[in-house]
Amino acid sequence: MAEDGSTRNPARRPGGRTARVRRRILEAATELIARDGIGGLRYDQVAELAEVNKTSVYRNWPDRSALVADALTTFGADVAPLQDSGDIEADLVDFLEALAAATASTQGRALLTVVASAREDPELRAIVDEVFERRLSILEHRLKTAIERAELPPVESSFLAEMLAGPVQLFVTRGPRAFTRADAARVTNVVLAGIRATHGT
Amino acid sequence: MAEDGSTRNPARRPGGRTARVRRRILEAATELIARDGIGGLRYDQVAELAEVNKTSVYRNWPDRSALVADALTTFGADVAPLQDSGDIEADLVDFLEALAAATASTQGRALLTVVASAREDPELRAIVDEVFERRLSILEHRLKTAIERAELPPVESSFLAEMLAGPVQLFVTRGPRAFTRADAARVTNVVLAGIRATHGT
DNA sequence: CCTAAAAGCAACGTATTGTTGCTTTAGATG
DNA sequence: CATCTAAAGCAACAATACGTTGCTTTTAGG
Repeated sequence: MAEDGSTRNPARRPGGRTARVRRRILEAATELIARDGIGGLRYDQVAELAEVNKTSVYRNWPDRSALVADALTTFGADVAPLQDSGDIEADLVDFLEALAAATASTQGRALLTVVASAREDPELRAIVDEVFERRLSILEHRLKTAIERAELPPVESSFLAEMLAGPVQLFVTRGPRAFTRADAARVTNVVLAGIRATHGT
Repeated sequence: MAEDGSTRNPARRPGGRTARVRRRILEAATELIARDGIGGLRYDQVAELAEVNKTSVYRNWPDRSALVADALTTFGADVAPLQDSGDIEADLVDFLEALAAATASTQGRALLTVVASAREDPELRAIVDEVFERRLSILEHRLKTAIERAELPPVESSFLAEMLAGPVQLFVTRGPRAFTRADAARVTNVVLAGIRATHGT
């Protein structure tokens, strides 16, 4: 990997304008993916929505999949790590609320649009998997300590994750109104009660 | 609505070949929608996959939304009406199994791909809503009788539907393996136990 | 075994997509 | 604050994909 002649690095400059342009392009791309899916993503439209010349889009992302990947991951704060207040139920309610917000966000919607296409595109699949994995591991970690403290019976955490996240996701994508904290509490209540009733204690 | 002059109906013929061609086109369209979403649907590709000349596609469905609508609804047996065996739990397990199958089917996947885009297209939204409504009403009907028999505490059926269908949907779309009857039973157990524990009885 | 509805075929115009050379703008460095 | 140049904008272009049309061939229906 010999450095090429021009290693003088005269002025790489990801400052000000460039950053702004990149950011707007990624925002626009995310929004369009959320709306039209990957197949419907048009560079032209991205440029227009971003209020940027299309050349900038083409030159920065010569291939689509890179653009999609960046759009899906860049704003990826996603769901914040689950706090440990000592009360698993309260913490889960917080988590579900955050999860609902993340799912309803432009980026979250874009992600869901892409899930289907990801089935056959390994590159894409990796990206999608990563986000979901991260959400799951946040949840798993907190559940583990709850189980250790016997707040919960021992239970497969991926199963619990599905039971909690499934209704949230369905509600957010299909529901007529916004997902509220009360909704989060209701889901959490039922699932925890159900788990305790069926898995002893 | 006056009939137009040519009501002689000399020989409309939706028999043999025509039916075959229509069917293959709709199958192909469904599959492509499942993969690429609506935005990515190309008449060209539909024709190729259906092994049919693209003219046939264009002439039968001059506009996209009609094609999409037909693709999404034609094979729409979807989920069968819920049996009433007298045991609500057993019946729900059956239902979830059927729901999982419907969701995993090509048509089910196509439907999910479209949900996001349906947010801004009223025509599309109507189609999607209809399928989900139908599923929900099948469930609601059976739940009502269960509640009357005091097999279940009175509970908002749309909430229960989310609690049951959410995990199924999440599992089917994201899970690594197929959704089994045991999975259906597990979900049903937990939700019913949770409902009973939190809503009295 | 006719008749004509509907499918296939091939060629076409047009819009859209992606590319390139040049000009302009504005961070970075001293 | 002057200068330098990376990177954005612009405009004109080629390649391709999209959708259309006229004609020929197939085949269901009577």
